[in-house]
Amino acid sequence: MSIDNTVTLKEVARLAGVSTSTVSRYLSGTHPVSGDKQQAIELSIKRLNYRPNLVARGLAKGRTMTVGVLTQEIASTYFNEAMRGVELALASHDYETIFVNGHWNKTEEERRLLSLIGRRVDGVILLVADLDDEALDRHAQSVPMVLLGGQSASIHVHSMGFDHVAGARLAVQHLLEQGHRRIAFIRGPDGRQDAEDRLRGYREALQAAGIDYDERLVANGGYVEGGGVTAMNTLLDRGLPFTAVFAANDDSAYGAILALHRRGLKVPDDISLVGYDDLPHSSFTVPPLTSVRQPLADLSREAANAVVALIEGRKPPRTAPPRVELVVRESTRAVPARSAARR
Amino acid sequence: MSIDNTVTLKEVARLAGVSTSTVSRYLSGTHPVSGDKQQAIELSIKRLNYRPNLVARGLAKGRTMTVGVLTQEIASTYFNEAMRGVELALASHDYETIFVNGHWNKTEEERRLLSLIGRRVDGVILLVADLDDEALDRHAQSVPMVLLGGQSASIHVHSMGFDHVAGARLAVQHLLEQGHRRIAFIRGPDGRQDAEDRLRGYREALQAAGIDYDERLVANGGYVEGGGVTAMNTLLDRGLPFTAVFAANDDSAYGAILALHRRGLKVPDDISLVGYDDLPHSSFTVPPLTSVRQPLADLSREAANAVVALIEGRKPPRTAPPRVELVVRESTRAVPARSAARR
DNA sequence: CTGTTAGCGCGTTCAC
DNA sequence: GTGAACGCGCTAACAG
Repeated sequence: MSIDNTVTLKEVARLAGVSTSTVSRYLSGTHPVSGDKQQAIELSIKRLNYRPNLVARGLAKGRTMTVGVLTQEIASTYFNEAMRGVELALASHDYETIFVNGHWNKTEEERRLLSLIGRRVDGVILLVADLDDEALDRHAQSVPMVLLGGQSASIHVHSMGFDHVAGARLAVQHLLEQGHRRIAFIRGPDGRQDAEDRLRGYREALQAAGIDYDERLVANGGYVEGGGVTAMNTLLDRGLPFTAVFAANDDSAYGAILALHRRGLKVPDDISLVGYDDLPHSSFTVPPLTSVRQPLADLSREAANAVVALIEGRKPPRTAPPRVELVVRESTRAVPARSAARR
Repeated sequence: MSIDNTVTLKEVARLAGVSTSTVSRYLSGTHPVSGDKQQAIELSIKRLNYRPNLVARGLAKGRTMTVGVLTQEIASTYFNEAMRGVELALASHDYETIFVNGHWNKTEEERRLLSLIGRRVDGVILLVADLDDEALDRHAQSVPMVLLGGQSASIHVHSMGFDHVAGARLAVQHLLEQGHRRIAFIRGPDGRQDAEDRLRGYREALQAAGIDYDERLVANGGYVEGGGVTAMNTLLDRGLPFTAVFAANDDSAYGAILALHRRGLKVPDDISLVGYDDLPHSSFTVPPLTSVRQPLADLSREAANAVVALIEGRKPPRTAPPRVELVVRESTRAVPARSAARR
């Protein structure tokens, strides 16, 4: 059952009665080829059903015309938009895209990165790296590398960070404008930079409004739905009043909605809720979720252009800092007269 | 900025004072190498920070030790479980996995498949192919191929279909057992085999219960959330009474919940709802969604084992047909005394 | 325009 | 055990 369908350039050339170089030149279009030979070659290719061996080509050219994208959880809607954007932009530069999983695991991530490098991809795009700066810097010396959604100190990696602090501030300000003063926060995992940034934005917005930070109003949702449930319950159990909740990402916000529902509390009638990331599903929750949106489509396109620039030896243009925005839907409303969250 | 970090086997050999063959043998472990040379080689590799060129190795060996996985929408939670399962099982066989997108588009899908083949992956796993049998058959002659979630007539492709008919029957039977008789159906896209199968299961279950099929109780949700909203509205607008809805997939079920909510109808108090696929999120909807679950983890493991078998020239074991199951959560309940869906 | 000659980096005979 | 030589399939530099 092993397949041996290996038609090579040489066979195509022989059938067409020309040399391999001529076929090669015809294929790449780098040099003109006489009309009659073109026809012969074309015919020969068709008859043999020839497909160039990209591995051999890669070896010979030293370039593979593919860039590797390292994501954390490949099947997560979080990066949906980003992955599409990258793939599309890369295709317009004639680069192919292959995806690999990091699984939020340093070891695994480095292994996959090394694999991409060993595979001689021409460039690498990291979608939110878990690796430390030292490792990034080391590997960035082996391959053009851009980091999307992070900030590396290494001068070798072109990083395009998101402004999570500003985004979080936006969310909290919205709540503040609605008259909320007691705003709880469901934070993301410890140690993750973006999680810390979003916490900081929360605190800054509070402070700017003259509200003291109260850590009893903060619980960890770990960025996942189950964590959102737990965090919401924790918050409620602590018995402190609050009229609004800011969840550090949409997934934990979904969990929060469910937890609230189980307690007979309604969003937004009893509690206002804001998420972060604006996942596609957030338009369809009950009620549709107000969320902070990052312009991932734009950013990923820029990331793609940046790797291509790096690959071609140019320096990627410094991009304007992405402007996050708040998508207001139906999970927030002005603070009710009688506060409902005393539990 | 172009990188030239190319340490080759030859340089490692020279530094170690041995021949390239010896280094190669040491690396592959195919032949014994004397102790002192081992050390020298090891040291040399470390000092030079050598990484084998997988492209060259692939050319020389004729195998790349990687299998390509073609999914439709890489960033969809639908295949989350399947992708993880495949990746894991493949890794245990020392194969790497690379993912590419088909985007539910025949042309794009074929292009990516050809790319994988050109890249000389050792095998290919198709996660629900959109391609027709003829194309599948043609390409399966170029590379070992297994199709997960579909049924190909080609003898060259090892296909592992899902039993959507049985799954749909399960869902409807559950509703029937709860006393529902007027059961609406939000179907999937026209022409997709799995969508037709699920429709058939719906009809069969109805028929077995002696209930006439009424096409006015069926609307197309296109497998997407927005479609679920529309379909639910259509159903409601038609004015026919029904007490339960079976949505052909979870995404459209999510949309249905929202549409119901907008009309002031509650799940499951007014309308019972069953989904299909059991996406991770279905545990966290309001209310948590009863859904049909396919054992994707098991299936994907088997798919991985099957490609490996094909690659190694063995014939993959015939696997027992996967048993779908119903995960009962909180979106269904016994039919209420007063039917609420007269709108 | 086109054929010939060299590699790309590595694995694998084949002799020793 | 180990080195030399050859080849994987293709591109590129060199002469026509």
